[in-house]
Amino acid sequence: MKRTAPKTQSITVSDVARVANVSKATAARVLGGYGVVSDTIRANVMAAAKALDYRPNELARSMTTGRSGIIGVVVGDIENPFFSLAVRGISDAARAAGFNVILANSGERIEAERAAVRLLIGKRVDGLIVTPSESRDISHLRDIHRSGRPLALLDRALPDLDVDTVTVDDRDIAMRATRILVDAGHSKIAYVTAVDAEGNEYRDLGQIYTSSVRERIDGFLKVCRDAGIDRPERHICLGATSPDETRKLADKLLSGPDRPTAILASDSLIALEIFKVMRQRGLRIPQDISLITFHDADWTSVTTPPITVVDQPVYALGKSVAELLIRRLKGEARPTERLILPTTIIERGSVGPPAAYKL
Amino acid sequence: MKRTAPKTQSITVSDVARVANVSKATAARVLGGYGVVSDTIRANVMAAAKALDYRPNELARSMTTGRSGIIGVVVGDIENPFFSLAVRGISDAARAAGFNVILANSGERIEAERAAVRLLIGKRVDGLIVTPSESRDISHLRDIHRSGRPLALLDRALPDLDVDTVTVDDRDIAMRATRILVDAGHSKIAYVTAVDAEGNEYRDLGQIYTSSVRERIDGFLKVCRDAGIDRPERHICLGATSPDETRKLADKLLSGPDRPTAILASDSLIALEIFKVMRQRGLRIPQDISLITFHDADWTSVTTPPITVVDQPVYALGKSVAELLIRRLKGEARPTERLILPTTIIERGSVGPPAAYKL
DNA sequence: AATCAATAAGAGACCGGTCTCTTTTAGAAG
DNA sequence: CTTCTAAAAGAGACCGGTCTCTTATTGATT
Repeated sequence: MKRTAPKTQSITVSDVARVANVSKATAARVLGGYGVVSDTIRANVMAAAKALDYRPNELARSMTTGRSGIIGVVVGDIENPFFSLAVRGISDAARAAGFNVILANSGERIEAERAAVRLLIGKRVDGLIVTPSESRDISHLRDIHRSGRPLALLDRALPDLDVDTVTVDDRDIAMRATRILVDAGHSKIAYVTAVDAEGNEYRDLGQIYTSSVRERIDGFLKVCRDAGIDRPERHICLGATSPDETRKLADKLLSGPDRPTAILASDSLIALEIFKVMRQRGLRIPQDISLITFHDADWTSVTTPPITVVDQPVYALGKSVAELLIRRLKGEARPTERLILPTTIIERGSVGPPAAYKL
Repeated sequence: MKRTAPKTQSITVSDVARVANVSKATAARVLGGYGVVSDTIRANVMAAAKALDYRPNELARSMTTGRSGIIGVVVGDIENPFFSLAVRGISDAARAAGFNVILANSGERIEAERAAVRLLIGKRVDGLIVTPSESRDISHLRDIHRSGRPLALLDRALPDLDVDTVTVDDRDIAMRATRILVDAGHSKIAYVTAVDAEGNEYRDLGQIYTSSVRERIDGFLKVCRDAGIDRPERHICLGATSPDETRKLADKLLSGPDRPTAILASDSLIALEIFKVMRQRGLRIPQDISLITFHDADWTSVTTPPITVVDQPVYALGKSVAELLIRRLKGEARPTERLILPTTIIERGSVGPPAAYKL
């Protein structure tokens, strides 16, 4: 098939107007569904539009109206089921309200996040939903606000930024999860998270710039200390940024003589790799080691034994934040809201007393 | 509805031009990075832009250039890990080439797919990637071509449509999977798929409008018949469209006296529900029943026993189709390509001889 | 029949860029 | 010191819609 020489000149309102024998303005009124037009003229224009197979150019429309009908979403890692599910919630809410979603991945890198935000603003999205990867540098997020577009935060709060936010109580839920392990008798509990820092070495909370992670670690440490555990921060592992890294980390973690008797994993991707390493090393759950993970991923309910999980309302998280944003897009003026959705723990079979207890 | 007063009047090239004391055209040349400008003027304009915090309006830019830098993707079901992974492949390829992705979900419903395509064309995406949910009515896909935008198909081929396509050999791989079961001695093999039809009753291939599914069923039946299995189509189950439906279906399937001794599941979501029902009913894998599923999902490698899977190169599927599309977007003129990526089967522990064999 | 308001249709500016065409400027050649 | 040419800057049309403002038409009122 040869390239059709005429570059498929698309049909415009003017074309329709000419065929329908009316002015451009009138045709636009019919086609755009605004203003007042008589029934007969409307019918004529519609007929002409159908005959010509007219398709509105949403770009031109957005340009004059100033709104695009698009919500920009910047998310940490699309591959993570946590985010897929949240995005699903966002998409559903958006669609229900007649909005579309354009998705960008930050890979949890601040420069990528920054670039994504700039791009989406350039595309003139009506509003943005972001899971900020860092709380240090949020100038690009302030820019959004300055550009007149509403912003809403998902999963991670920024105290300094007064915008709609939907999160869970990470500190509280981490405390509850840790307490389950402590109550089972564990005193060597490892916390494994994706956040990276120089040398994967945890020093203090100040070096953790992701709010949810910081809160979780805070809660984890609090419960450990309350239980009289000595220097629990020794068992915090940073840098589980990819399956490969996680595997290495888990291997090191589970090989030493000082091996933890329980592990709390910060997301299901991390837990999955840890689980595989445990099995590969012949460690029995929960006899030899206990495991709890954040996120009720598919696989956690079909292993033997099934895994105890922190079941965040991920879909609802996405849905709520989108709804909040959309209400603002529709012009609703109200003080910013900080929603904290309730979270439960699903106790399954991956927690038991530490091996030493049985001696 | 009242028009909100222009709040944040955004900075335009004209504003920059005025401050830099040059013409709009010159400022545009600098800011748009085209044409020829002297170094001193360029510096002036850049300084003015920086001072005013100028951000280009991509919408206006797209409008005149005719290209938006966006690839539209219409996918069957975002929640399905198969598609998430494919979308990830698409996104990565797109980003590498400087394109963005706007994602729409068809829910495998033809009207939704049609609406999504119309919307994306309206947004003037540069090209589209679609997983067509039906081969019956593809007029909307022809429309894409007519609108002058390239289209590429993912995972499902349409013989009637001469466009770039990336798939796997579904018939062949279904045959290989079925043969594994047949070779193990099975003669009552069920095939469970999401495709819906009136009454969930399979009659003949003509009623299956999703090409990949049709090919798989075709291959499945061929191997069954070659093995002398009587009326294998009796064991084809349609309508596993949601976890709930799948559970019901699986319950019925596994309760009858004519219970199959092996199941081939069309995707990992279906297999997961079947697995749960099996376990709940106390059926041991592979002693009591064998299971193979399409898609090497997370969970399939951590169950006891792990599940034998058809490992489609999902990420590569997405990446390749995006690359094909992008090459065309960059103006490369060549005959349409129909890529068929090689697929393997990962044999794990979920296939054994049928229970009857052991008596 | 004349006046007036309400309604329907038309004319044209505008959004914020790109891009073609024209004018000005500067440097090289004669 | 012209003359010519190439480079640099300016002017303004254009993309395809929306929207304001103006004009024409209609029916109701007195």
